[in-house]
Amino acid sequence: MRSTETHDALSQRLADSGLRATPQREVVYDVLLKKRDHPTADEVFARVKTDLPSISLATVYNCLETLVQCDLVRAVNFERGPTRYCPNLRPHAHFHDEKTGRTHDIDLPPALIEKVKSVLPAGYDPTSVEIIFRGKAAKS
Amino acid sequence: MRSTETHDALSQRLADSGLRATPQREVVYDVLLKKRDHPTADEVFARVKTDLPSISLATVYNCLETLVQCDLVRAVNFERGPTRYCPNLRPHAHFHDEKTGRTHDIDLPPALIEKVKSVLPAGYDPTSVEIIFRGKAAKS
DNA sequence: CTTATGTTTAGAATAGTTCTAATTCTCGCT
DNA sequence: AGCGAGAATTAGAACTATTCTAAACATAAG
Repeated sequence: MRSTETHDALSQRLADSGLRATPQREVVYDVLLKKRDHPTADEVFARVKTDLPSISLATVYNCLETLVQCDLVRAVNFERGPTRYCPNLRPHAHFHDEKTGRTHDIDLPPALIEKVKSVLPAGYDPTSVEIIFRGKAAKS
Repeated sequence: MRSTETHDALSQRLADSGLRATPQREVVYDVLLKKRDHPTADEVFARVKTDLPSISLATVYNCLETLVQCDLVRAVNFERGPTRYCPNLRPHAHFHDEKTGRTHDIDLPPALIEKVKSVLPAGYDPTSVEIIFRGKAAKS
């Protein structure tokens, strides 16, 4: 099920940071890649358990945090809801459907990101821009 | 200290929603207007207590929620940190300074907001767009 | 005045996450 | 193969921000 490329990407990134590729980290990452519906830590926990029934929730949190640190995964927050995780590495915004609660990725052209950054007064030096839409999404 | 206009704006908005202008709500709103540094509920609680020493934290949460419902105040969230409150009603983004932890308002021209919305595929109908910058802000 | 409704309050409860300290694993060395 | 050091995992306790609960209080309308 797991492709060699993504598996290698994972161990590569981990190695770059002096970390090990453990079964827990691999399965957590696979789960995110397999169903890209912005799951919460609890949801990841539930999915990972089918492969690794003895994993603990703390480990899921640890693995997710590690993947975020390695820039393989993005953490997304809406209001005060639980953090959601997203393996999409392309620059993108999130559309939060208020009816269904689902989150959709919206690709952002580099030119738009530049345009948005250009509203900043002199002296502001952004390392990241996050854009969140809320409303009613296409049925998709 | 409190201007009659903002006081009236408050009671007007509350009345529109069938709510009452209580001392607690007035003081909470005044506190937000007086120091616009995006305080947390705890910070608002501390400030309000100098005027109203017997107010409870639950009431501060209630009042803040009421003000948000009446569109007099915006709630802002960064990652998993505590919600911050902002009485700036103009369309604006937030710049979160990672060094100082401070939040700066960045006015957004309507044309930019439109431009950003225009990246949405057909069928997406946004009721709001939120933009958050992170990085190093001007000393200001 | 009295009633109905809105509001405040203290404290308990909750959700999501992080911490702690003990255990287990794995790599590099012999 | 065996051993020690550091890395990773684990269960459960602890923590933080927030919401809930139920009782007390205030107030506008009749």
